[in-house]
Amino acid sequence: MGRKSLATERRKQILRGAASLFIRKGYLNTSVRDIAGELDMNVATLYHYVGSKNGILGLFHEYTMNAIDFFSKKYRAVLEKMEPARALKYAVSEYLKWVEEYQDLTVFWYQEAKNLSPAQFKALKMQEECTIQIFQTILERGIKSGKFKVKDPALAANNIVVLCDMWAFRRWLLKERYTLEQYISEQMDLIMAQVSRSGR
Amino acid sequence: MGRKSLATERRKQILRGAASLFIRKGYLNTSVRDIAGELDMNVATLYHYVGSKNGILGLFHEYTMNAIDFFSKKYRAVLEKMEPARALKYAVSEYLKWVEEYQDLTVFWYQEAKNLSPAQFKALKMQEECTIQIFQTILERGIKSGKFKVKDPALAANNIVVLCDMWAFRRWLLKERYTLEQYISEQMDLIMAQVSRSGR
Amino acid sequence: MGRKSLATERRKQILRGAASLFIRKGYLNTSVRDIAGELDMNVATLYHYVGSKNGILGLFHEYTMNAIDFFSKKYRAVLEKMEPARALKYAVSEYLKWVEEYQDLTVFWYQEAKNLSPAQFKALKMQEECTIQIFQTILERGIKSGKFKVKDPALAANNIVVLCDMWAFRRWLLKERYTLEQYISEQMDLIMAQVSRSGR
Amino acid sequence: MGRKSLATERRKQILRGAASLFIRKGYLNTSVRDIAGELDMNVATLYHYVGSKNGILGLFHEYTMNAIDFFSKKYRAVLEKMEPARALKYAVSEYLKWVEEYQDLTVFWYQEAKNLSPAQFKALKMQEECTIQIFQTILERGIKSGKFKVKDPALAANNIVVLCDMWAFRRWLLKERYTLEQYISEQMDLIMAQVSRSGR
DNA sequence: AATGAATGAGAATTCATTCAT
DNA sequence: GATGAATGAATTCTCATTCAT
Repeated sequence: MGRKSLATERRKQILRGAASLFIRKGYLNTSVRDIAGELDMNVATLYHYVGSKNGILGLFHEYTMNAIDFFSKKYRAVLEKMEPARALKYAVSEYLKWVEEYQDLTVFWYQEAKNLSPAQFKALKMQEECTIQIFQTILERGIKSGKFKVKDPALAANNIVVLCDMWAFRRWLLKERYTLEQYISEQMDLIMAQVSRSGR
Repeated sequence: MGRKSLATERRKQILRGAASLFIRKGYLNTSVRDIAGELDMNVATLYHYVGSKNGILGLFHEYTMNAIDFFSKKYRAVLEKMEPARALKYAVSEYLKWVEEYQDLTVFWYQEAKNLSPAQFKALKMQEECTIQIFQTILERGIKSGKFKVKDPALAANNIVVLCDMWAFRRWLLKERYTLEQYISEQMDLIMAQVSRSGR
Repeated sequence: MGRKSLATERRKQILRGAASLFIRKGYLNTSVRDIAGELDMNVATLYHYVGSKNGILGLFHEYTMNAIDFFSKKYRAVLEKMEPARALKYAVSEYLKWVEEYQDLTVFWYQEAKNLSPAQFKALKMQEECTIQIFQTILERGIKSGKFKVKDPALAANNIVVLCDMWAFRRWLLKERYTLEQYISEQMDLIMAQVSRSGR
Repeated sequence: MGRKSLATERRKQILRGAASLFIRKGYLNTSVRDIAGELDMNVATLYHYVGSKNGILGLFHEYTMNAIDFFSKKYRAVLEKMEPARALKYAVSEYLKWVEEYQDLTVFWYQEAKNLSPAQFKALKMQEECTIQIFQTILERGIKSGKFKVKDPALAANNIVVLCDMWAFRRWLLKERYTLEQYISEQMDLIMAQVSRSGR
C-alpha cells in the first residue's frame, strides 16, 4: 500500500458516506458539509480527493456502473449455455434479486440521473442498455429456436427490465402486498406470458 | 370575472411559469426568484398568491391531480360498456396518448414526488391507484367472462400502467426508435399477450 | 356622529388590536399585517387612519399617557387634603392597584420606550415625573410638618414609584410569592420605614 | 495561543461588536449584517463562529452571566466577615459601582430578556437571584444580631437591588441630578432607613 | 496529507408602505 | 372610505468552494 491506495481508501470512504446521505436525502438536499460531517472528515480534505460535489456524484455513478457491470458480466456467459426459457426465468429471477439488493441505487438514479453531466448520463444509459441486451439476446435465441414468439424483442426486453426495476421504485406499493419470492413468482408468470408462443 | 378571478388568473400564471422551470431544472434547482423572473413578477407579489415555495409545488400537484382525475373520469364510464378485450386496447391506447400529452408531468413526479408533503404524496399515490384500478377492473371483467387469463390482475394492471408511463420516463431511448403510434401498436401486442387466454 | 367619529372609532379599534399584540409579542415582532389581521381590517384601511406603524405606537403612547394622566388627576386633589402619612399610604396603595391594572403597559414601556420618537419619549418621561411629583409633594408636606424625615424627597419619591412598578416588571418573581394585598402591605412597611422619623 | 484561541478571539470580537450594536439599537433592530459590517467580517464567517443570530445573543448572555457571577463571587466571602451594617453599606456601594460599570448590560436585559430562550431566561433570573441573595443574607444576619429590623428580608433585598439597578435604567433622569458618589450617598440613607431598627 | 478559516453568491421569506380602483 | 394588488429593500441563513498553513 503506497500513496495511491490511501487516496483510493479515502475515496471509498467518501463514497460510502455520500451514498448513505444521497439515498436518504437526495443529491441536492445533501451538502458537502453533511458528507464531511458523516465521515468526521474535514471539508477541505474531502475536496482534496474529489474536486467538487459533482465529483462525489461521479464516485457514486462509477460505483453504480460497476454494480451493473458486475451483474452483466456474471450472467452473460452462464445464460448463453442455457435453454432460452430456463435462461429467461433464471435471468429475471437473478435480476430481481439484484434489484432487491441495490434497490436504493435503482431508485436514486431514476430520480437523480438529471444531475449527472451529459457524459455520465450517457454512460449510465449505456450500462442500462447492456442489461437490456442480456434479456434481448435470450429472447432472440428463443425466437430463433421457435420457443418464443415476440415481434419486438428489444421492446420486450425493455419491459422486462422496467418491470423488475419497478420492484424498487414502487416498493411503497408492492412491498406491502408481496414478498420478493412472491413477486418473482407472479411477475415471472406475466413476463413469460408476454413472450411465450401460446398462453402458459 | 370579478375580484376573485385575478387571484385565480395569477395563480394559473405562476403555475405555468413554475411548471416550465420545475420540469426543465427540477424543483430544488428552481429558485423562487427564477420563477418570479420568468413571469416578470415581483417576488413578494408571487408570495402574495402562494405563501411559500412549497405552495407552488402544491399548485403543480393540484394541477397534476386534476389531469389524472380527468382521465379516470373520462374513460371509466365508456369502458364499462365495452367488451373486455376492446376495452383494454382502448384504455391502453388512450392512456398512452395521455402520457404523451403529459409526459413532462409523468417524468417530473417520478423524480420529485419525494418533495411533497406526506399528505400530498399520499394523495398522488391514491390518484395513481385510481388509474391502475381502471385497468384492473377491465382485467377482472375479462377473467370472469373467460376472455382473459391472469392470476394476479392487480399486478398485471400495475404492469400496464408502468409500461405506459415508461413512454415518458424512457423517452430518451424510445423516442429514437418509435413514433407514438408504433409504440402503441407494439406495446399493445405485448400487453395483450400478458393477459390473453392463449398467446395472441 | 359624523365623519370624525368614524375615524375616532376606527382608531380606537386599531389601538385595541395593536395593544394586545404589542404586549404579547413586542413592538418589533408585531407586523402591521398582524394588527390588520387581528382586526379583520384591510392593511390599507389601517394605513388610512394611522399613517405608519410608528403612528400605531403613537396611539398606544397616547393611550398610556392618558391612563397615567388620569391617575395623577384623580388623586392629586384628594391627597392634598389628607394628613401626610395617610396620604402616602393611600397613594402607594392606589398606585399599586393602578400598576396591577395596567401592568402590561408598565412592562411594555420599560422595554419598548426606545422605539418612540424623541418627542414621544420625552412626553412619556414627563408624565412619569408627574406621578413621581405626587409622591414628592406628599413627602415634602410630611417633612415640613415634621412627620417625615427624608433628606432627598425627590429620590425617595422616585424609589417609591420604581418599587411599585416593580410589581409589574418582576411579576415572574413576585406573583409566585405574594398576592397584591400582601405585596401592598409588605412594601408599605418598607416604604414607610424609608421616610419615617423613627423606624416603625 | 493555539488553534483554539483564534475561534475564541473571533467570538470575543463578535461579542464586542454585537454588544455595541445591541445596546445602541436593540436586539431586533440589529441585523446580522450590521454586526458583520461593524466588524468588517463576512457574514458567513460570522456564522462560522456563532451558528445563528440567537447564538450571538447567547454570547452576550454568557458574558453577562459571567459579569454577574464575578460580582457575587468577589464579594460573598468578604461580606461574611463584616459586621452587618458595614457589610450592607459596602455591598450597596460596590453593587452600585458595578451597575455603573455595566449599566448598558443592565438596561439591555431589562428590555431584551424576552428574546432569550426559556432556558437562558431562567439562567439569567437565577443569576439575578444570587445577587439578591447576597443582600438577603446580610439582612438576615443583621436581624439575628438585632441590628436590623425587617419583616420580609427577601423583599427588602429585592428592593435594594432594584433601587441600585435604577441607576442604570433611569439614568436619563438621575444622571442629570447626581454624580454616582452623590447617588450612592443619598440612596444609602434611604436604604439604611428601610432596614434599620430606629430611624437614622 | 490535513485543516480551520474565509467568502461571494444566493437561498426562502417578510416587511412597511403605496396606489389604482 | 375601503380594498386587493404590488413592490423594493431587507431579513436570517446556507452553500460550494478556495486558501494559507
